[in-house]
Amino acid sequence: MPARVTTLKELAASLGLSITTVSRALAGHQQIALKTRERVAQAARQAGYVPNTAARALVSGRSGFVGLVLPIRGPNLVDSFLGEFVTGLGEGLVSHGADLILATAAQDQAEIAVLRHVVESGRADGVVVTRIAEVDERLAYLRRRGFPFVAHGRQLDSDFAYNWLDTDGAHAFGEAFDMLYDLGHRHFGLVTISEPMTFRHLRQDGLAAAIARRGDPSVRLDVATAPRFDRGARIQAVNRMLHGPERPTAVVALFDELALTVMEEAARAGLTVPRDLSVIGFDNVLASAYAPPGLTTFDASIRQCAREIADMLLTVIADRPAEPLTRLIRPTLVPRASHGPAPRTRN
Amino acid sequence: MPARVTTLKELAASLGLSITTVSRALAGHQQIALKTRERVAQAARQAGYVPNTAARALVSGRSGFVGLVLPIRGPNLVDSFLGEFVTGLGEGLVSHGADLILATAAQDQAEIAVLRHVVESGRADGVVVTRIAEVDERLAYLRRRGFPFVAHGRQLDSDFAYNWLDTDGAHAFGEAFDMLYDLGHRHFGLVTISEPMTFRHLRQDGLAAAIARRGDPSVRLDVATAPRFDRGARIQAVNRMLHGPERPTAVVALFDELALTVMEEAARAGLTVPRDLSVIGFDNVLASAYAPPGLTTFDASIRQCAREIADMLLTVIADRPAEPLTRLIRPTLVPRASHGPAPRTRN
DNA sequence: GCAAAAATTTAAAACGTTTGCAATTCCGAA
DNA sequence: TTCGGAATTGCAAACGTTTTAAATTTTTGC
Repeated sequence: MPARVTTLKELAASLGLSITTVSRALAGHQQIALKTRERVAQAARQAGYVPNTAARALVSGRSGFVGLVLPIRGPNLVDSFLGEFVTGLGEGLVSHGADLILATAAQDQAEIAVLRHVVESGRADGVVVTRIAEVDERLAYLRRRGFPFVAHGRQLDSDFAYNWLDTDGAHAFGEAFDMLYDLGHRHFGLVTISEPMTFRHLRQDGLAAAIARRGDPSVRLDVATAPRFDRGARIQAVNRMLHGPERPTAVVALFDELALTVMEEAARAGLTVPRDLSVIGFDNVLASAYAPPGLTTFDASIRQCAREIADMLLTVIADRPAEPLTRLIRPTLVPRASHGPAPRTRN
Repeated sequence: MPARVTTLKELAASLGLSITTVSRALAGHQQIALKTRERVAQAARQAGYVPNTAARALVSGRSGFVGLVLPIRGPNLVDSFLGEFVTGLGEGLVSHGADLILATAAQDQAEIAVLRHVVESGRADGVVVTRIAEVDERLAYLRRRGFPFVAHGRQLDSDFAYNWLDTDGAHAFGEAFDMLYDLGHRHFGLVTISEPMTFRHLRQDGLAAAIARRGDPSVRLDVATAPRFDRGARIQAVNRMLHGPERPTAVVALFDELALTVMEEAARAGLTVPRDLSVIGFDNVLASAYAPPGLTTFDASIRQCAREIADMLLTVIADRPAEPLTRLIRPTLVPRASHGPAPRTRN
């Protein structure tokens, strides 16, 4: 391996040129003679020259990084999409030569403090924020700072515009209802969470809208609510729904983990899915394919979304478009075996 | 919100001090009067001053980042532990004020090229490398460069020492064998992959060693091998094993995805797990809890391992210890319902 | 063959921080 | 007061790059 040249100064010296010329040649400036540019490029390649990131960032004011504050959910709980999400981001960034910074909040530290630090230390040229709450202080902060960002998800009734990409949960839940209605179901259950997340709101609205659209007064909807991360409470809520005086014939869950709980509790109660009960989830987590009889759900193609988010963010960083960029992605139905015709007789 | 001060110069000016003094005061140097230090700290906090990362990195030669080259497996395949792994790394790094850089290899780009770039551009002070092959050029490169790194996994018969943390797969597979043997099993199956990964080697060795240790000549072991990512070939290999003249009563799979395939194919063949066939996996992926009847497997607590890897790496970066750091982590058995006593009669 | 224009190259400043060394201030002792 | 030394503060260089403005070389037109 040839001796590595670490700085522009060394490279320039070895070529008998000035630092300026070498810098410009590597950047491909037209004003440098083509012959020189080629000579420099060749020498740089051969010497294994790689420009120093810090120096470049210092003078240009751009770090070439995009930031993501790691969403940590709990000591034993990791965001199930994190892997797909960062992979998608990485894929989207790499074609533009950008890299991803993952900043983590310490235990006692608020996520927004980490975000602040990332933004204000110049570590990143832009950030992506995930898991948007109905009213999210992070978005307000970023907007105030005028810092480039793209949100994965939306605020509710935002009083300002911003760049976002979201999954069309409302449409999916409407689609789920329509499918189940056409299979004869009239008594529905909805398993949801108590936290104020926008996606909860939108999905529920989508379901309600579909019901209203149908205009059938015989349609009935029961709702079971539990805190997002409280497994015990969730099981209780599901069981209240399954063992009420009249049981829904079809249950729609806000996301797969809730749907899997429904299937487990249904099995425990001696119910057969989908003969006695149809269940539909949302997210298409790995387990939904393996949990018997196979959960019908929606796939939001997180990786692809993340790739688009990366593209959007790089556009925002480079062009600062006047109009905010927004994308609504329609999730695809993954039909498996947990849904079917409504049972003939109520028990 | 008060006007934000972005540079040391501004902060110094507002205090009527020199840049030097302010810099030293913030760094907590004793030579600066205590009163001054407090005054500066107070002003910095109030003004929301955050030092510029690039400038600091340039002068100190340290970026404060740790690098990870994103392991991308394929267009639709994401390393299932990636989320846990980066979360653990983040947790380990945050207490030392370090952040994580995720660099991604473009489609046609070798992972080592990305690694090179990360190392040589000064983006990171150290890197962690995962999925170590039996002979891994990345380790050789990093060693040649004298660049701080910690490997998650080991080379086979390495001719140099380095820092690593690995899961004790050999021990786990021995434990699995002993447990199954004590349940009466004598005819074993091993489902494995054809790729030269160290973990394959070690786990197989652990199994073989346990068999030898037992010294029972009636023990028999069938091996089914398929390429790691070829689902079709995997299913074929499993079926050959299940439909051979004599079928094993217990199957140990190199990792959960293989074990789940075994369970699926066993169900398809009308076999009941664990009555007719015991199955044990490795990894404890989410689906292993949901796949009926629940897969007995081993948990390597990836997140905790990643946290330790972060600690190790930070130690290596700071202290450059003469002796390499190594940690062997024993995975814990997660007993579920896919293993049981050997069937009385062979069919 | 010469001046002007075009093409190419370079010197020097700047980015925001840390740090070796020098300068200043402060204090008590003479 | 004045001096010495300790305590405190500040100047200026350095890190490796990009960029403005200027200098140099080459080419062109007559």
